[in-house]
Amino acid sequence: MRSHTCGELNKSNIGQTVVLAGWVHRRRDHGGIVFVDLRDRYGITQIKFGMKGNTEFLENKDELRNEWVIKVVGDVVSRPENMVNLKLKTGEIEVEAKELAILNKSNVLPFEIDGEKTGCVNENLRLRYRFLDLRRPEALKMLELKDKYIQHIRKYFQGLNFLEVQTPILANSSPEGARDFLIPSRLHPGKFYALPQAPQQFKQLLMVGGIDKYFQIAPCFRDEDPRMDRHYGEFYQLDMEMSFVSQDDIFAVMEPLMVELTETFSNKKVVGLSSDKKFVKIPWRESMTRFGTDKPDLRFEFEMEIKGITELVESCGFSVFADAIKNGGVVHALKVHGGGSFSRKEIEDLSTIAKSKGVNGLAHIIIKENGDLHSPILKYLGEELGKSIVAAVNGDSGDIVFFAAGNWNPVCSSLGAVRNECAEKLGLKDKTKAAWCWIVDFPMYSFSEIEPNRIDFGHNPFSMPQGGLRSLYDLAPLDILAYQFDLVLNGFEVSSGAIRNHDPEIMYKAFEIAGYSRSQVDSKFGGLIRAFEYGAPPHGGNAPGIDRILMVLQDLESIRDIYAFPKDGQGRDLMMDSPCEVSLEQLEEVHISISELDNKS
RNA sequence: GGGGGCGUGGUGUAGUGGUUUAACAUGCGGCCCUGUCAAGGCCGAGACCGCGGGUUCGAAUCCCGUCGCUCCCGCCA
Repeated sequence: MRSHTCGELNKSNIGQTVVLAGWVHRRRDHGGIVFVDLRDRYGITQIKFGMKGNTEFLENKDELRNEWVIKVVGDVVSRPENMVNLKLKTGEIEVEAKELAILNKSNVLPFEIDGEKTGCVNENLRLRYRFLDLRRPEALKMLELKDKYIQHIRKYFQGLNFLEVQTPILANSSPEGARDFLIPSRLHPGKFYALPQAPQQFKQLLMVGGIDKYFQIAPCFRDEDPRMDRHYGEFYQLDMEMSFVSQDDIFAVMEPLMVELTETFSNKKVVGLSSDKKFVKIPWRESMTRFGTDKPDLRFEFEMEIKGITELVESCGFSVFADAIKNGGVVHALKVHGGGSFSRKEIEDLSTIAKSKGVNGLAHIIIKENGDLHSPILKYLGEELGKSIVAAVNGDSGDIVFFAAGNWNPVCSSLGAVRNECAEKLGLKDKTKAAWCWIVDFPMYSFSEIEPNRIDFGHNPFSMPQGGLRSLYDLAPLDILAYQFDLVLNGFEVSSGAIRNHDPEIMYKAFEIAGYSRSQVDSKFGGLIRAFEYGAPPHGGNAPGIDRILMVLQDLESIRDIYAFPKDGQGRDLMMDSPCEVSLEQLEEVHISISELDNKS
């Protein structure tokens, strides 16, 4: 239909007769002469209508409107020297139209595709007309970028002799983790498939099957509320697993790829590598203490750091601190470099953030420019203790030091949230930096958040406990660490992985500690356990969320911008109108009846 | 489930300490124009200011309720 695209004609084509097809991007009507910018995926070419001798199609050209699809036959001619448009790849030439065919007209657009003219259009409107939204150059750029990104990842793993294997989409409901999407079975009344939250069990079974290097760009389905970095319902993981490896072997495969992706798909520089050029590894407990989170943003590692000062203030005159410690709690201090200028309102807001994470309040000391300390709690602490606290956190004039007291966990996460907010305020989230790190040594168990004092898995029940079976017997559950790790980029958790537990005996014992009987384990994970009884190799792997990584690398406001057809903030597809009701017949076929709807229309 | 923010022509915004013909840009329709490239000029249509109620002589503006959108917390082994 077309001889060329709209992005390729140049001086060397002058004199040729060409056929172009595309969308009317803009029309400039000068009466006797009409210019049309014809657009396709490859670029824009200026079409010139109405020069003398070519009048038989004038009727058509006058009715052309934005976003109509047309085909033009014409001659490539050079533009007058002073009319060259350097902004276009094709700006040295134009096509003098001889024939015009209108292939499809367009209604008046619900919003302007030409983003230069108005600001950012309401996202829901854009999503309803996503096919128009995709015509925006930024959308095209994103799709192209993502295509290259996926290719890069595939090439990397293929180069290392990994095998890409596809795993089932109709899988089983998993008892742990996020809410499942359920699929009713027609052939088996009352039974359900579930969409996989991750191919976790399948990839471990592949290891047992002898596929010692597996990867997959795998769709994962979880029915949890969306966030800016969490797309509703479905997202993609670079799922990988290897046999006969240690944690460091996995890191050695992942790190070069992450560096390549950073360098190829962002304008960021990788910062903060350890002396051997590898990503720093921070034990979970240390990360919680120093940064107040298990996904620390290390772009401002030194501007603000948290220190335990429990011993310093153990017997101080400030009862909030002293009592907290007496009750088995801790006191941590966060120094914020340059935070001395925070207003009273700002400090109050930070205190609200801290309280939302479970502490009763947020004390502070301001270090004035002349070195004087300013604080409502100084009269209880005394000048001398105040000074030694400030010294302990390397406080300098112009800084502010925040304090939280109470149980270790809320103290850590409160100051972590305050640290994050201060970094935002002080502009420390430097977009030119990519700070990668591994968080390692996650605890195998923690107290359940639902039932107090019940021991539950901290992270992933399939992880190998450090020290194996012996530590399950010898150590207190809360002291057992797992070969479990996360990958973190600029404060975002972008991957989770582990050396797996491939030994049925250790598996049963590990579950027993979390309160699961042997038969419960058999009924929930029978397939996997059975496989481990037939020569399972030691194995481990991880699964980076590739959409989230690209979002962080590209500094996007929302992970929705990464997808061609994203769900909206409430999990709907506004263009396809899903989810939607189905017919009674369809429901009966899968043996489902709707009991009642809360809000009848 | 809880908290914050927003809702004004098709689109993006202004107006929000009470008195306006509800403004601007862009888009849309018409006319003029042979060198533009975010073309330009003239004319025109288009919003009962999300919805309902209240306070007032008077409400886009203040109050209450409601709906919608959005971000955050809970949740995401």
